[in-house]
Amino acid sequence: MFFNERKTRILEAIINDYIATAEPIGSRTIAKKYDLGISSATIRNEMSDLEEMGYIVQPHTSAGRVPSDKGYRLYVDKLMPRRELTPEETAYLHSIIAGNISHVENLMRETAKAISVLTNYTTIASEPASNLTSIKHIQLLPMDESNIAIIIVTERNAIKNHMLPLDDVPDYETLTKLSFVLNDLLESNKLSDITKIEIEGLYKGSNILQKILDYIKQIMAQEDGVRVYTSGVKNILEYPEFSDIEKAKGIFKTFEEQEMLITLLGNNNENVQVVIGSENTLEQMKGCSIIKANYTYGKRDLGSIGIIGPTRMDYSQVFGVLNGIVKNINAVLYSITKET
Amino acid sequence: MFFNERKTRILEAIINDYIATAEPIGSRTIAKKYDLGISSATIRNEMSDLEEMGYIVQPHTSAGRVPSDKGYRLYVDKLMPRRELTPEETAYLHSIIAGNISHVENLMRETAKAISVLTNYTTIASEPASNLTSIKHIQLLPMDESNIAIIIVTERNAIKNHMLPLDDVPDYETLTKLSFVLNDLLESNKLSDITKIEIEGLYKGSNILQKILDYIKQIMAQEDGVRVYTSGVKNILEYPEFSDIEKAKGIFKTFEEQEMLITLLGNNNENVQVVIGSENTLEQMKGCSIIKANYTYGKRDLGSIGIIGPTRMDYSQVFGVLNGIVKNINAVLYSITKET
DNA sequence: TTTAGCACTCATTGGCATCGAGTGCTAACA
DNA sequence: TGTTAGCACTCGATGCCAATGAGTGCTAAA
Repeated sequence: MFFNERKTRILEAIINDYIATAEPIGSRTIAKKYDLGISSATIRNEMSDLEEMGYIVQPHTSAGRVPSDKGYRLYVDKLMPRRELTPEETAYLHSIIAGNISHVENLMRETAKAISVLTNYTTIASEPASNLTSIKHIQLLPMDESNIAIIIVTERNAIKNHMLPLDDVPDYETLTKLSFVLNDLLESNKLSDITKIEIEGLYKGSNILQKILDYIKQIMAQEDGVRVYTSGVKNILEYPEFSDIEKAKGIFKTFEEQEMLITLLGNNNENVQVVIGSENTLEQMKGCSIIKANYTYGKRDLGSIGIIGPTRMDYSQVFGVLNGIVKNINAVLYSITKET
Repeated sequence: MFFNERKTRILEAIINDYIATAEPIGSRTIAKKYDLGISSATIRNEMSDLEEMGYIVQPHTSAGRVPSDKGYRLYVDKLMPRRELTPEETAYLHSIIAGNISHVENLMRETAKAISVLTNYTTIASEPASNLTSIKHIQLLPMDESNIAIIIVTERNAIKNHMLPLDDVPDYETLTKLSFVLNDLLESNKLSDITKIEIEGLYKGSNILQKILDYIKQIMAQEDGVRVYTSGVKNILEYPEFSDIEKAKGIFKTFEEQEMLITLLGNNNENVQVVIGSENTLEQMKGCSIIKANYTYGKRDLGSIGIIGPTRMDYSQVFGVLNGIVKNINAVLYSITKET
């Protein structure tokens, strides 16, 4: 039993049909709908082989066949047409990116939203791991009579802001001077190495700097959390595989837990990556597939984006969209930067 | 036909039972479960009256009764027990607030999450309308070789950050000087009044300031959008009233649209406010109730919080939780500020 | 090797009887 | 005059059964 051209055609037919209809597909249907020049009986024999080889399965004796995860894997790796973005899709994404270039958070959020609209699946997007040990810049600002703001720019150009309550808030000029001191410290040392003694020497008599440094260290310790956004969560309910409320609940629960999403998005390499059904490590996601990629602008890490749907998802379309974005974003951002 | 004590008791029994079970409740059940000292036949008569008065309805002839929106309204306004927070709840909320005091966005997000956990309903929370026309402070920071960051602090102490691509990025010291100029302008004028001529005079030879001002104006024009967070969306699926996928879809769709959520949260006054079922203006929300309130810290507007559930929600509990938060947050925040 | 034919499987559908929770009404009772 | 027991009636829910039909595997002929 070997994998001939005819088997490939039949497997393709089954997968395409199943992606479109979510119904098990039988030999007669294939014979009628796809002009393969063979009878349903022959197709039956081939399907029997395909099942034995593990590419398709039968939900029950008297039903048609459904692709297995192994079948999808073959499809994704070998059979699936590699789509390019249509001009409309490109234009749409371009406009989204252009409208949000000034704000990375919005850019990620809106891109995710756009992908959900284009694909009708759920999109999750993460900020880059902020890793606050690599602080590039600190700025202090007065807020009100009892609070200052601490703005932190990381090496990866993420901007974080925090509030620190102080009994006695210095004015803007003083805070600016303090910011200079902090930034000087940053350039000469890793912030985590700075000892209390050094600070006393630098700015003696004041314990404000000390307080601020303690606070920043505290923030650094706490926050290596990455924020994850979801978009198009409602689309899940469009697919019959989740019409069972219990299954839907499992998915929704996962979508509300940051750590889960980070796990889902994790471990990306350069290219677009496809995780199919049972290949997922998370138990409740074994009925889903994820297509994900890192998202960069030049050397700058913008985060990761993943598109989640039922295993029966339109891999070709989604792969095309995500691949298009990853490949084109640099060009798009570059051209916009030059226009202005 | 008048509204006697007995009718009140029966209505209470129906509402309590229905909140707990989501099943229509009949006269015999009331007679058995609640010791009102009257027979089911008498209860039947009273129920017939209550129905005529519009406080309860009958889904179909041979079913028990279910509270109407009017019934819930009476319950919320007059009958419902006013719960205080339990010590455990207070402690839990206290810990959430304490852990996120430095960052308003996180504070709102985590408080919303905590409420969802406590109540098992969905919580939505909005930032205060930022209204960028009231800028209190502007700070420019260098980011990389082709971008600067513009940090804006509004009168209400919200912090916004945006990126501006520039061909030629000034260094930190120059940007600090520019920030001083901008803040001087802010103090003397409304930013929107500043004309090009004035700027030329202030900082002649450079068009960077011009670019920045244009950009800020552009941001001001765009962004009066308020961000809204949702939490506990999955809880919706716990309630049988949304086991119909189509209904659930409608709700989920609403939760993904910022404008809808803003509408839902809008028009709050000082106190905790309850909107019941058909009182909602949004068509798809007429099967839900919302309990909402503004959320302030001293004079500072932190945003709004709303809790959404089926009309058959536990008003007493939710009202208690939200009321507790609104009343206590100042005390909690104050005590924490003093501790540090 | 392919295909026509046939017996067999089994989820789905619709019809039907049954069940039971609940009602409204009436008549008797306190 | 208000309360209650009793009874006929309604109607959604449940369970059962037969019919349906899409699909299969196997066999034998082309």
